[in-house]
Amino acid sequence: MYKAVPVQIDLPAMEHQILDLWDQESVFERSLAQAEGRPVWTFYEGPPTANGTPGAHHVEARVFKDIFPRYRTMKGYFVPRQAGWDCHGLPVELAVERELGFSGKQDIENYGIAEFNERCRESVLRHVDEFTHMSKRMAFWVDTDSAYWTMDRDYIQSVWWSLKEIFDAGLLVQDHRVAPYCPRCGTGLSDHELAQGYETVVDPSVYVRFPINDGPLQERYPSAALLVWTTTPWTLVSNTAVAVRPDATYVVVKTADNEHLVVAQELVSHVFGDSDVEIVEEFAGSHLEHTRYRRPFDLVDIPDSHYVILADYVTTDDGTGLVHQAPAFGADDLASCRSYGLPVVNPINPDGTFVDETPLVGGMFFKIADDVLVADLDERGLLFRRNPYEHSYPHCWRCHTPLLYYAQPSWYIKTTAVKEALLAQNEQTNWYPPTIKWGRYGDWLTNNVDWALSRNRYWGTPLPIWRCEAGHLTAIGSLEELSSRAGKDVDDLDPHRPFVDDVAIQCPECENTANRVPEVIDCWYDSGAMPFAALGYPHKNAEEFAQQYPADFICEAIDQTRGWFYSLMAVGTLVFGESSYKNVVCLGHILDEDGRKMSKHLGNVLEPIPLMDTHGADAVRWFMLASGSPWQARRVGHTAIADVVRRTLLTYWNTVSFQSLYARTAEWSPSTGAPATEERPLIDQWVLSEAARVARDVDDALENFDTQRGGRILADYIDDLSNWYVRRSRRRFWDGDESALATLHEALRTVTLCLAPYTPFIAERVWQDLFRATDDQAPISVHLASWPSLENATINDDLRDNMALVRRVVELGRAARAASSVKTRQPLSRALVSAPGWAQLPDELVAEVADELNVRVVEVLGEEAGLVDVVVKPNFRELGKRFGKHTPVVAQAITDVEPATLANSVRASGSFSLMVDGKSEDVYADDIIVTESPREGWTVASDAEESVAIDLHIDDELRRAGLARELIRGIQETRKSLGFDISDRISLTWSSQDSEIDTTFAEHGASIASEVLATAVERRDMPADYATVETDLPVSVGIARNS
RNA sequence: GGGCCUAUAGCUCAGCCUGGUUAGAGCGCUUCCCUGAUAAGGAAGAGGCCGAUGGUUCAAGUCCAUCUAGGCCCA
Repeated sequence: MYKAVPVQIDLPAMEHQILDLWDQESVFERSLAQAEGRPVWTFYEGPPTANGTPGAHHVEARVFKDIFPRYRTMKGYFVPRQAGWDCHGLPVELAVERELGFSGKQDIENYGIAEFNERCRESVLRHVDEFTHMSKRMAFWVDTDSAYWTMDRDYIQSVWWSLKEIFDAGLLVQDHRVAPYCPRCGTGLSDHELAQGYETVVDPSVYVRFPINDGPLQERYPSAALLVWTTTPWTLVSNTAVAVRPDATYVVVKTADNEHLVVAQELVSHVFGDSDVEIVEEFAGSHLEHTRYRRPFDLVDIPDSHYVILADYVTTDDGTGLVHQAPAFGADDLASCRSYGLPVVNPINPDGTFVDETPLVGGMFFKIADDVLVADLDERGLLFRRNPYEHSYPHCWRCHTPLLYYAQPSWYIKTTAVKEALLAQNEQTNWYPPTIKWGRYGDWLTNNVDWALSRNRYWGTPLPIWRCEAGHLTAIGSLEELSSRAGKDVDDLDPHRPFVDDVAIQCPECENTANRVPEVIDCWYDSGAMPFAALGYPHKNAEEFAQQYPADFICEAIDQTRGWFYSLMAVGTLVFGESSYKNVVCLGHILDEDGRKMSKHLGNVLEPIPLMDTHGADAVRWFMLASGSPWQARRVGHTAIADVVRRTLLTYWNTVSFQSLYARTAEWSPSTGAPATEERPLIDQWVLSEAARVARDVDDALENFDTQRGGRILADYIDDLSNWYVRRSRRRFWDGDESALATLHEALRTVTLCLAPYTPFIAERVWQDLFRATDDQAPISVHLASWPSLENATINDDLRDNMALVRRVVELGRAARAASSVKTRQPLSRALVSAPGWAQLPDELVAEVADELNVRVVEVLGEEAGLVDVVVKPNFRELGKRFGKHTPVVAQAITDVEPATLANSVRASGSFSLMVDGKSEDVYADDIIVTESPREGWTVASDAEESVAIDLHIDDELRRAGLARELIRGIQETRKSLGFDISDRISLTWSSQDSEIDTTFAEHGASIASEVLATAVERRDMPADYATVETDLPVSVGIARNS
């Protein structure tokens, strides 16, 4: 027997019970153990940075990371699911700095690196618990016991090994370059970090006069100046040169004030607008080369410079076409100034302030200096114009300090050397959605630049390179190797700073002492190394690694295109020559109800745990998986999630509760037995055929990572099941019909299995109450069961089409009834139907229509009835194919013909001849849409091709049948409000002066009694202990529960 | 400055690939119906210049171009 399933359910409370059940029975562990030895389907968990509390976006990614492993497990794969934690990096350091109230690197050095790193380690451990708790609550099944930690000794050794491989291949090099640099954090940023931190800011944009010092231009126009545009006035202090485009045309402009200024010709109107200017001379940019000018500031010493140079990268799209050059602060500037042998002078300290000796701005933070410098230019008459300029400028992705581009020594991985390989790997990767592959991600790869790997920081994987006094470099791939080179056992060393810094080795080339370089590495490299480092490969687990590389599936949100998606593919390609994943699901972001980003700042963050404890984790999961497109940015809010619960989860639950109620009442269980499927009513065959279709189609959808399509299929079927199958079959359930009970049992089994990966809690509850309770052989959890088999199922398309027709006709019939003033409860004699295919419909299905519409018979609406109006419409789709531009004329001709004549002729002979513009044209059945509808005395509803008419004439016999229905309904209502059990028997009394009521009881008394489970029906005054049944009829009815 | 995405009912979104004359659903609102599982269900109503302009076509929400607005990504 089933367990009793309550009608109402508290979803969050139920979920907590299920969590306990999974714990007690170790269901997750069993699901892994049971699958061992099966084909492996690999999933990599992208490690969350454990430096803060998890948010709704973490739930989103984790729902998708959970459903596919569950689904694949049901399909017979072994899916190892190792959790992981991203431990290193600036985010963690910054959090600790905040806790300690630090304001920069000097504070850390004073505090002590060992102590500081210890605090970082503690911080990571603290936050991991919150993630574990959330994962558990949402049923994200991942193995946290064997989790990898990027700060573990074994993990770091694997990373070292891979860096050594890259070093040995000559792809890990040190170089001096201009790179984005955060002055607060004191470190350079990689390009993918840079990508995360653009913010829109308003900077001063200034047009500055650089007076010309010598040359022919100065001779012709003594006051002439170059007009230079920049949005970074602070770099003007370091001005070294001015670059022009050699092949662009430049002009000397004479202004209304008699001033002579040099700008690019294309930008004259941009710069001077409508003001009255005169072009007095024009020439190619190359003519300006070596023109000397007076620099805007004389604050730092920059020898042998300050003249015009040529550079192809200069554009005439914006500004003045003359670009100020400060080689320490721009990659392009550095390259072009180097080619002229110009010096690189940098008056900015690593903390972002001007060096103290600088007049005017010494000690000032570079951004703050803008205002002072611009004011000074203005005072000295060099400022031509100043505009606020809104643009996006890179900021540190964590501390929001504006970055500066800064020349500094840095370690790089030459990813540009493997660019072709990366593109080839991307070619073989399946992206969901596919647009990312050649769009966002493909573009990124195509514009690949070398990976700036080193960080001048503390809490990270130390770069495993040792350098001797002679400059020889040695890469170390493990602590064991370090021990042998150091000549002492350091196997148990904490490989972090500062301990590893203290280990010196003997240079293998010159036998001098070599010390480790000071840098740590980008933590994105840590995460990109996880496919092998998580297993400690190659120092151990070689077999597991071979089995689990590359991954079949990874999933993160779209912001990871330049983050983990890239670091994984890049590290895999560099180290193994092969990307580490085959399929990647790339999710859109989660927004709040008003479409804004969620941020603490706006106070619109949805906390995952309270969200799940309000609506249930299943509801949140279903929303993420099936509501809206996962690829698109989506709005999440309480109303949207509550809607999901009501529409889908509760409908499913109610159907389950219904099945349990009547099966228990009938003492039915699956072993009771039932007729073979093909001997059951057609509606049973239909619902089982559709269940098989659902299992097949959801399988296909999930195979293709399309949770939305699968979800829609399941939601539609749950609606069909509840609002058509159960609705139509209720009476059979009351009677304990074995076919009906067995059919719904089987249909629910399929739905429950298909729902299991989506909504693991409610599916488990149902599995326990219905399926486990009635089958000793059933797996102890739905998550140990297999995907529904289609082996013995038939998918019947004709039956589907027929049922669809039945439901469309019922819909029209309901509309027709509603349009009349006759209540649905009143039986009517007949309905007439005109619909293509209706005549071939099995009687059994016609009977469904009759019953649903409460009419005695349903017949074909034929012409012989003599009541038919015919409307004929042209079918443009068909006509258009044949008549092209003549379509409207033919269509008009069709409309002009008397409709009945046309329809009859086409029905009888298959065609009709039409005169169009004096030409005869044949019209066939496909060319027209015929709608038939009856005339007076009927209530009618029609759509394009189908119509239903209902005879409104009510005779005495029908009226009394209606009265009986009215009585039954009233009595049932009373039973319900008195709280009787559905199987309670009652006694009934009635009394009336009305002769029609007499006749009604005479004719229908027995059926009334059986409908309401009355064992006695007596005509007498109502006893005092009976309850009154409220009706609008001239009768007094009382009922009482039998004792 | 470049690339991508989005624009359809008060709100959230289908439909567009593959053009066809009554543009759908859910939520919300009004009226009615049904109820022996339902916190449900059904019918009707109000509510749409399908972002704008131009083009292709017999025919455009759908195809093409341009523009506008919003979002994301990059420089």
